[in-house]
Amino acid sequence: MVTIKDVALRAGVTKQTVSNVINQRPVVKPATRERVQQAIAELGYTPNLIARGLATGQSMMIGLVVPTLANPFYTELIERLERCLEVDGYGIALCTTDGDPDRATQQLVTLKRRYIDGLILFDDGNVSRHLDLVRQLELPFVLCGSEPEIPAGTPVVTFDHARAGYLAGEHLRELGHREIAVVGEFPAHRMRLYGAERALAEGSIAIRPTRIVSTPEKSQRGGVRAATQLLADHPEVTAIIATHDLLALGVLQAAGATGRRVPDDLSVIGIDNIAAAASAEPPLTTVAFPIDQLAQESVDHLLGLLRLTRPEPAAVSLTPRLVVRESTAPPH
Amino acid sequence: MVTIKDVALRAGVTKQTVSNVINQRPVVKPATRERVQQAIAELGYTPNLIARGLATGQSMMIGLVVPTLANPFYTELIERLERCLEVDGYGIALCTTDGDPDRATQQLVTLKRRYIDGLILFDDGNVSRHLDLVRQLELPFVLCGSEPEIPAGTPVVTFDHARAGYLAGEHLRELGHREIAVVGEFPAHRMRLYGAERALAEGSIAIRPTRIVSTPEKSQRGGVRAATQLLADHPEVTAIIATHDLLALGVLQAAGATGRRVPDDLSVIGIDNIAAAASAEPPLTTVAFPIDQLAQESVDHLLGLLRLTRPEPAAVSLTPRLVVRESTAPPH
DNA sequence: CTGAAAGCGCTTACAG
DNA sequence: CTGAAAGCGCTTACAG
Repeated sequence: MVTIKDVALRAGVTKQTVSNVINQRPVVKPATRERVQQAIAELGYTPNLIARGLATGQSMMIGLVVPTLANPFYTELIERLERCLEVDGYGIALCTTDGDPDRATQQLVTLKRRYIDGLILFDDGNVSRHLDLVRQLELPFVLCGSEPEIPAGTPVVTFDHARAGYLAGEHLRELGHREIAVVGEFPAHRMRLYGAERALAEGSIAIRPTRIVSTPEKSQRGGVRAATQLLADHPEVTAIIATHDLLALGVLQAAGATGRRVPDDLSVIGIDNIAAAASAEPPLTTVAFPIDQLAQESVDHLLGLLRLTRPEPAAVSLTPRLVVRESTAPPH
Repeated sequence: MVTIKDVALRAGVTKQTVSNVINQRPVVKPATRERVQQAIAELGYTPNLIARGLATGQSMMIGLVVPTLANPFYTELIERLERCLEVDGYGIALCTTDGDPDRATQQLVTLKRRYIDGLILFDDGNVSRHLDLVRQLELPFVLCGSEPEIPAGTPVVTFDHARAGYLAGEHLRELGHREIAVVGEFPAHRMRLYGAERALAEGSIAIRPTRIVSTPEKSQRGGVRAATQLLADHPEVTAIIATHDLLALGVLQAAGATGRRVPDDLSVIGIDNIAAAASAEPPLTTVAFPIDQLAQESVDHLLGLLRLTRPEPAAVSLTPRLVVRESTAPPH
C-alpha cells in the first residue's frame, strides 16, 4: 500500500504538503502542487480513508437501518439514497433489522463503534425505541419515510401517509363504491387507514371493523391470504384498499384465484407505486410517493445536520398523488 | 466519546492493559481484569473500530457489489450474507452497480480506500473487467453465484447453472413438450440455456433460434414484453423456460393477458426459486438453488482467504434441484 | 503480569 | 508557501 509518505518522498516535500494538495487547500504553490500531483499519479496513491477518518473524526459512511429488503419500496429507496450519498463521497453501511428490536439495538451500537457519520432510519415498527438509543449514542440521524407520530423536534423526512390513504378512499368514493374493505399492515399503516376512513366518511361511508384485516406477513403472500379470507367472509365487497402495493399485488392475485375479475367484479387500489405496480395485471391503481424527493431530502437533511454545530431538526412531509391505472372502476 | 485512556485512568492501569482485557488476551491477572471490566461497564466504553482498524489494518467491513436490488434473488442473498457475516463481527458496505462498469470501477476503488477487508462480488455482467481491477487493488474477494466462465484459480462459490437449465429442460421433456421457447437474459444466462438445450437434445428436441428471446430488461416487465411478443410470433409453443423467476412471473402474466391458461394451455418454468415463486398464480414450477448454502460458503471462503497467508483459491459449485409446482403440465 | 515506546496513515494548528 | 510537532484511539512487540 502506497502512503502519503511515499508520495512526499518522491515529490521531494513533506507529507503535510501532500496533505494540503490532496485536500485542495489553496496554500500550495502551483509548481509544488504540480510535482505532488505527478507523484500521486505515478504511484497510484489514494488516501486511506480509515486513517483520515481517525484524524478527522469522519468515516464518510452513513448507516442505513432498514426493516427488510423483501419490499421493493425499500430497495428502490435504498438505490436512490446510494446515488444521492455518493455525490458527496459517502458510502453505505447496510443493516436489515427484520423487525427484531434486539438485533437492531446491536446493529446501532456496532454502527456507532464504526464511527458512522450519520444514520438514516426507516420505520421497522420499533422507531421510538431506536430513537432513544440513537440519541443516547449521539448519532446524527434522520427518520426516513416513517409513519408513526414522532416527538416534535425529531428530524424526519416522510410522506403524508394520511393524505395517501385519503386519496385512495376518495378515489373509491368518487367511483361510487360503498362496500369497501381494507387489507393492511397494522399498526404500522394506521395513518393510511385513518386517511381512507376520513375520505369515506365524507360520503357517509363507514368501513365496518370486520372488513379491516391486518396481515402479519409483509409480503405479497400476506395479501393473498388476507384477501382470500376477506372475500370469503364478505363476498359483497366491491373494492379493497391495500395499505401498500405489495399487499395489493396479493389482493389482485386472490381476486383472480376466487374467480373475480378486476376491476369489473372488484376494484383494488394500493399505496406506494412500486415499479411492479405498473406492470401488474391489470396495472394497479395506486397512490404514488415522490420517492426521489424523499431520498434527496433525507440526505440533504442528514448532511445538513452533520455540518451544523447546533443541529436544527425539522419535519418534512411530502405529498402523494393518485395514479389511476386499470384496477379500479365503478361498481356494478 | 469515552476512550481507552479514560478506562485506564479509572481502573488505575495503563491503556495497554485495557487493550489486553478487551482483546481477551490471557495475560491479565483476574483481579486486574475485574477492575478494568468494571470501569468499562461504568463508563459504557466501547472500542473505536476506526482506530482499531488503523492499528490492525482490519476494518471489519466487507464490500458487497451487486448489480441491482430490484431482483429478489439478490436481496434474499444479501440478507443471508448479512447474517453470516455478522456472526464474525463483519459489517456490510453496499454498492449497487446497476450494470454500469464505470460506476463499478469507481465503487471498487472507493471500497479499497475504505480499507474493506474483503469483497463479495456478484455477477453484473462485467465480472471479468472487475476481476482485473480487484486483483490490481489486491483486495481479497470471492465471486458469488456468478455464471460465466472464470479463469481457473479464481475463488468462486456458485451454482451449477448448466445443471439448473438441464433440470428445467428435462422436466419439460419428460412432460412431453416439444414446442419449447426460452425467455432469458443473455449473455448472462447462457449456461442455463446451454443446459436446457442439452436436456432437450436428449429427446431429440431442438429449440429453434427464433424461439429464444433475450430481454434487455431484468425485470418482471421484461418477461411480460418478451413473452407477449414470443406468443404472438409462435402461438404453437406449449412451454416456456424463463432463465430466472422474475422473468417467469412476467411470462405467467403475459400468458394470462393473451388468454392462455397455465398450465393447461402453456407450461411455464423458471429458475432461482425466489419467495414470490411459491405464491404466484399458479405457483411457479422452478429450479431451486441452495441459497443459504451459497451465502454461508461464500463468507466461509472469503473469511478463509483473509486468514490465510497464502490464499488458496477454489471453486465451489452448488447443485440445484427441481421444484415442481403448478405451472407445468403435459401439453394437450 | 504490567508499563513505556513506537507506530498505523492521516490532519491540524503553529512556526518559520 | 513549506516544514516540524502533536494527536486521532487503538495495537503490538519489548522490557521489566
